[in-house]
Amino acid sequence: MANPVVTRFAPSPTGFLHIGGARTALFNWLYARGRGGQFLLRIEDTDRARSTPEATQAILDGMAWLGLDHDGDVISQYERADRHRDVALEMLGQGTAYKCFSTQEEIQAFREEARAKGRSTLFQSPWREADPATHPDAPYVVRLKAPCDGQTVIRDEVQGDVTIRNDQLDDMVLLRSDGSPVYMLAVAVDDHDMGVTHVIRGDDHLNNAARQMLVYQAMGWPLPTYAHIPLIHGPDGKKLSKRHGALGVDEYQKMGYPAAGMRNYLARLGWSHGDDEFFTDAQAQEWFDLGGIGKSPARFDFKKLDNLCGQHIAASDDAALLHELQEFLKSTGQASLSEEKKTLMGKAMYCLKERAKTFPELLEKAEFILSDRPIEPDEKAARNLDNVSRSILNELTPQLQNASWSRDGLEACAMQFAEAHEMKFGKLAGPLRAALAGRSATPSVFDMMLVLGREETIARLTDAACESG
RNA sequence: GGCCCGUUCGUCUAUCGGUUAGGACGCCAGGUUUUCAACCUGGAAAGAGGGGUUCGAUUCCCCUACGGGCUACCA
Repeated sequence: MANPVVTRFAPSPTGFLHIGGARTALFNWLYARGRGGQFLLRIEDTDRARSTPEATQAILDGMAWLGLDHDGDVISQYERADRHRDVALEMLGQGTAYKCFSTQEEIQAFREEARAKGRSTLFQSPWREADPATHPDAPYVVRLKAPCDGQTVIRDEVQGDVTIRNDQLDDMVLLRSDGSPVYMLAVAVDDHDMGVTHVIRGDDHLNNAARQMLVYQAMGWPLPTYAHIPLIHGPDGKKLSKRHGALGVDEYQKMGYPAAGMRNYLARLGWSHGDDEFFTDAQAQEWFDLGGIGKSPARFDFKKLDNLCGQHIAASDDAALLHELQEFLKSTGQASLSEEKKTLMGKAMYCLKERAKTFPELLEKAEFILSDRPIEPDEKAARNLDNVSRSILNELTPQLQNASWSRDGLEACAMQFAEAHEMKFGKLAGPLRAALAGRSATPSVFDMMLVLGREETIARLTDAACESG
């Protein structure tokens, strides 16, 4: 029996959860969930100056919206500083790390000289092999004693074997002069302590993996499997940044995209399972694997997101959709639905969801439910309520009133009327739509009548017919 | 500068030496239609460039170009 899979998402709380981070979280979640493994969440808050509780909350909220549930408690990297320090001290004791007393100025000078002479700018500390007896009583950092020759091979599940010559790796700082551990140390220690078996993260960490592996090696820990995924780029192909549309996931929620569609789109962005485009969470979990991840960065495309979301809304269970719609209303600060409207929405969902890509679109189609009498037609609808139309409604309404209140009954009634007056049904639909919804983009007039019920329908039609221009 | 990674239709991608290079989104044309949407039919659309290896390269290797990343007492 293979070891159980443990993945993690480890964002730093320095801003909102952006779309790239969300996808990284999704990949980790899919991988773990598809294998009965664990998906852990660790907040990398060791940079005290840039980390904020608000950002942490934004990350938690974003993941909650996307439905990416994690196992166990949220781990704060900062709170584990003592453990990180202990590891650094242990490395110091075993000689795989050393105290470096070089000052920032000395390091700066070293780099400038190296650059001027065209040498490697990687700092080489004079304290690396110094006798502890000669150590001054001065502030120091603890550096990892990196190998000078040979090479480190990162066996990456996405990128393949990536070989880095060890002379490209400097003696990275493990502990700052104030004794605080540095990220590179903390990641390695935390991943090991948390039992992480698969490190799936952005490929901006690919080179760093070699450094982190050095910590594993020094401590004699087994290496996790690495999978460095390409970053998402903006529509212009440049790296995603705020001005290139790197919105927080909360923005997508506010735009009204359903979470399921978001998951599907994000999963499909940079990962594929043959020609499958539309899939459920269960399928994604079953199919997701590291080998299906592409090597090149993908661009974010709203058009495809729209399409997929439309499909997901159409495929959603009515009750679940209604619930998510209410969450959407809440997220955008809009008034919640009354019980009465909620009931009607539930009744109408079958015809609303077939034609909406986002919740705002769904709401637009539902305007006939959300509006109360008297229905105020908008400009386009008003054009369908001229005198001729009104006289048509005037004559049609009584007939509808007596019609059997079913789709077939209503349709038969309308068709007969149209036939009797030698007009196309389209001629009737416009005025009916205007009277019922006050809008030009609505569900089928018969669906609206069915949802509204006989009494309300007749009332609205009568309102429109009687209104004198 | 040094090191590392990447490059198939506009976009997301399939292909794992031999295909008319497939699918999806979008786009265009036509059809259907009760508005919007949906739907149906058809269409345009791709292997960055140059060298190799091979009977044969999108696929393997090298170079170039372009894009990205790392190179901190940031994460």
